[in-house]
Amino acid sequence: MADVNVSTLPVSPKGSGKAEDSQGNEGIPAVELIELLFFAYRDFVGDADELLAGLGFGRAHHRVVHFVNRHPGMRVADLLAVLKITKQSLGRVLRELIDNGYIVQKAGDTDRRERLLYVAPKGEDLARQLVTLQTRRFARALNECGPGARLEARKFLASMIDPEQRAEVERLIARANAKK
Amino acid sequence: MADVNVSTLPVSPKGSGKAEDSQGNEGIPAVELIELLFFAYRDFVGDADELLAGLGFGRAHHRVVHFVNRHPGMRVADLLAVLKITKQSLGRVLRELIDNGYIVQKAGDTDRRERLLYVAPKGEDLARQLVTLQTRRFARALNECGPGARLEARKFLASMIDPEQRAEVERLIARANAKK
DNA sequence: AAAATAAGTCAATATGGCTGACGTAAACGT
DNA sequence: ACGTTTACGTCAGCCATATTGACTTATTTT
Repeated sequence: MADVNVSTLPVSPKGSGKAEDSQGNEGIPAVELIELLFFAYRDFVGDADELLAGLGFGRAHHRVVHFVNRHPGMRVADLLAVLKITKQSLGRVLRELIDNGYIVQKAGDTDRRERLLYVAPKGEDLARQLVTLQTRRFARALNECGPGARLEARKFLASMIDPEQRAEVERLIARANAKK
Repeated sequence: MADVNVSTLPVSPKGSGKAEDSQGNEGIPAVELIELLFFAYRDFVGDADELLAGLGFGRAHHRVVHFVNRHPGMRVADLLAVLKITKQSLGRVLRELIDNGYIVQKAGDTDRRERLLYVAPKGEDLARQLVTLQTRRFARALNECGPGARLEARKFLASMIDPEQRAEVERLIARANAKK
């Protein structure tokens, strides 16, 4: 059942990676981290992909449902800024979610041009299922890593974000977490 | 210049996330980690995307060049297994890389049906540039996290991989690291 | 000689991005 | 009050990357 028959793969050549290996690396070359992040992320999104495929949805739908659930009443423009995609790309996905009863829109109170986005019960349920799946993976992984790993992981992940955008992301998260 | 005007986003509703918050979480709800991983990965691949776009390549080309560079002489079937895409999907990307002189093929010694894959100098150079970019991001992030973070990050990332596939990935990495 | 394997290819399809151009409604500014 | 800007939506077309299924060629295995 092995996906990769490692035994048939050749080993690396000549002196690649030498210069880096004996520095303040704790013996872990960056290329390992790069590859682990690649595989980790693939499995991470894979959890959700299966569930979504059963509904005829893709990752784009996932992201929309997730962020609308986290920020009920957000404007379309905010969603575009968070996802960093174009209005046209969002359009199709959003319409599918609305047509199928996962997301609802409501005109803004003070500015009636705005279409504020909310999850319908169906959408809230989907968002919850998706978060549960991915929470499970984090829980298992962090449990394996021992105490303190959660805080370490949080710091690490935040540090991987572009410095110029990190504050923005932190504010986004803080705002979503703020219970009324 | 802000991408997201956070000040306009509404806060979260009612009692979401309550149950989880006061457990062995170190005060960090999983949904934060989920979002941070999303943003971190986006920036992580974004580094490479820019460089690749200038060459008319995409992420698919990146993955091929990376793994062929790490495992010179690997077979097409091995590459398919690592990337978990179909032969047809790989086909176009591989042909473009070969046509443009980034990858070369050589018939296998013992089995001449096999087309062993190698990076040409151009491909090795590209792979090196890409690894350098992403290494820089890891170095910056881990430096911010303090001593020991590299080892912690390695453990964490490996733990995020599906348990059934982790050994396989570790073997893949070990084999690539093995200097001849 | 027949079957299995490694690789490549053709055709059709889906998803999820993109740009450019427009349209409509509502708010804002002078 | 009029003109401009903003928020959103949509049409049309394009591109990159993935999919499935069917088939060919060369080579190895049985």
